[in-house]
Amino acid sequence: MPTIRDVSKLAGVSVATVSRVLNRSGYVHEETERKVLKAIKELNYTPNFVARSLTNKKTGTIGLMVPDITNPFFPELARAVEDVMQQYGYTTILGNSDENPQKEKQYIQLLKQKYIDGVILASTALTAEEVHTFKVPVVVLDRVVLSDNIPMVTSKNREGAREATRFLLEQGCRKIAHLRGPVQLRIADERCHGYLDVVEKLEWFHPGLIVASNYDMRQAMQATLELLKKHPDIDGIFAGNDIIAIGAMRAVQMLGISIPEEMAIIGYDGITMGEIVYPELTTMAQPIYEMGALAARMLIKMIEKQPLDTLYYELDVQLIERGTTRKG
Amino acid sequence: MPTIRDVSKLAGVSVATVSRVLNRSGYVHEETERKVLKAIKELNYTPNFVARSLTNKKTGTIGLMVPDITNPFFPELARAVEDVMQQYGYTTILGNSDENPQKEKQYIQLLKQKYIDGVILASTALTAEEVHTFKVPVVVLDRVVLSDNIPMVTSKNREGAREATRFLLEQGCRKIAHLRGPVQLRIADERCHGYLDVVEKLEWFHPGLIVASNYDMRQAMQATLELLKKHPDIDGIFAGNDIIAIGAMRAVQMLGISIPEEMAIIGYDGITMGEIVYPELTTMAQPIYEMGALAARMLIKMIEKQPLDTLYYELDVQLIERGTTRKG
DNA sequence: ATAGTGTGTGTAACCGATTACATAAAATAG
DNA sequence: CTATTTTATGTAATCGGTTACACACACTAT
Repeated sequence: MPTIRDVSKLAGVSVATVSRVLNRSGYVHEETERKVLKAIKELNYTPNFVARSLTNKKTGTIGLMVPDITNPFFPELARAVEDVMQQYGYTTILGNSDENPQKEKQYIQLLKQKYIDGVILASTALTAEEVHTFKVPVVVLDRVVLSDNIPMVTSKNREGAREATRFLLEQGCRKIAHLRGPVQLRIADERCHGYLDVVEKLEWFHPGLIVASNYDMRQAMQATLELLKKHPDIDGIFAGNDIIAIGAMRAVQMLGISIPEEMAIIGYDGITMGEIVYPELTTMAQPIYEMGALAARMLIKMIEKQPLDTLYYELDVQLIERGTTRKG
Repeated sequence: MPTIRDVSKLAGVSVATVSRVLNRSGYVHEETERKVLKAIKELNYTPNFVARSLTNKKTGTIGLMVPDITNPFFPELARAVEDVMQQYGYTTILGNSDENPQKEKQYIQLLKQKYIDGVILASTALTAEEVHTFKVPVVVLDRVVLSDNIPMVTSKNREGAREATRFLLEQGCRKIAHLRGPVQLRIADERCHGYLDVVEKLEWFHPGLIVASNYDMRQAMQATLELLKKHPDIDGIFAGNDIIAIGAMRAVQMLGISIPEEMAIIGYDGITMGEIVYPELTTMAQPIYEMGALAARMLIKMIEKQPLDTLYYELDVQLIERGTTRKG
């Protein structure tokens, strides 16, 4: 691999001049530039990013932390992030945290040693203070961290949850349960609040209609079976996400209850899997790709010290009516 | 961020000694080591990987190239690779190639400039020569490159395809079609060959029973509709992968043909989505996680210049009988 | 004619590590 | 007791870039 010194020798100039040509910085005579470019081409020279990073303190690499890329929500997000990053010449390091704060912190520590330029956290059990100690640009994605100055991209979780619940009511549901996501998760709380906003005051409501589950199909299935044993008169389920919704569908179908005639189900997220099940899953779709792309663009701005016009983005969600709820 | 010089000053030794302590290389007096370790702790020093990489020519970073992380086969593979890499202290850069050789080459060029230690290609339209020009350790995963010395991990595609086809015959299928994967893909060819091995000599066989489709559900659906219009007497479908199989299921169900009574379907890969559809998809499962993990371990060995005991791994596949084929 | 500005280029320090080489003290051998 | 080996440490070059600073020359302004 040729170095900048090889180029400078061949072109008969100093390394500084070559560097100037490379970075279009400072003055370079047109003819000199031609000579340098010729030498570069001749040697098939490409600058060494590592050496560059050492002075720059920039590596053109960012970290993307997800709980588990295997969870169908995250591939699309990752794809969006990677697409944007690639477009801007950045490279994306993927990390699975399993929601383990310890693992997450270690990972970010490692990335910092590698001079990562920034991090997108689509997974966090971390507190705001912990995030601040990273001293690296961070954007939090699809999570909420209790803090006033960590940039964030989410969707209108509470509002979406309200809409979803209201939709079930409009469908004629008389008793709607909520299979919420894990208790430690803020967005699961938000969605739960949205549900409560709508049903709390209704005479049939009862806190026992809210059950927590992990974002895992089998567990959601189990939770649904138990829920329906206790409350057989439930005729609508708002699930905290699509995975849970699919688990619920399974349980409901196992019990011989027909969807959507006897039981309406609505999910949240809008992952592709919802189109694979039968009946197809009605869901409150988040603009997943858009969220990832937006977070990526924000991070790049932060890295390049451009001002952010908005610190928090709450994107709109959209109801997608499919087979697990009745028409109009 | 403190540097090695800060540490050396505080400990009252030279940077060389600190480096020796850090790397456990050369001689260091026990007491000196204690002083150094104390200084390191006191300053909360962590070595700068970029600087290290500049001399080492090792970054502890590898590239993982997939066609599209959004395709449900790849997250599990990526997870396996990342798990192993993390375990060994490596970091994984994710790249989506969209099967575009141009994009792929550019990406790898970029990664080389960043002193990547190795690459796992789970996506390649590249030729062996092109791969060789990378001059970086490469392991090819779930792909076949025409060459004798590029390490590779796949499953027994041809054999698995034979088994899958035979299984449909045993189920009593009288006319089995094959919805194969894209024509430029070697593994799709392999699976097609396996199918042919079994059915070629049978009186009902006809080349028109083989139809190519992309690994895309909608397209597979379309292809299936057309196929069944031409050959309404097909009663078994061997799909080139699970996505295609699911697309086929959709088409078949749309036509009001019952699965598995009137039509048996078997997929290939064993992705989680197969358990989500109804009926659940019978499939020839590849040990996806194991393949990813194995490829990762191979790459690490190559990077660390340990000898590989085997250059090519062809892992066993396993028939998973579920609802899209009849019992026994 | 002199000062001041803009253009063009080179020298060498620097980023933060690793390591070849030199040197010296301590331990062991003969 | 000297010769050799082992242990212990430091100095400075190196990896491959960037960039502050110095210097020289060509213009323009006074």
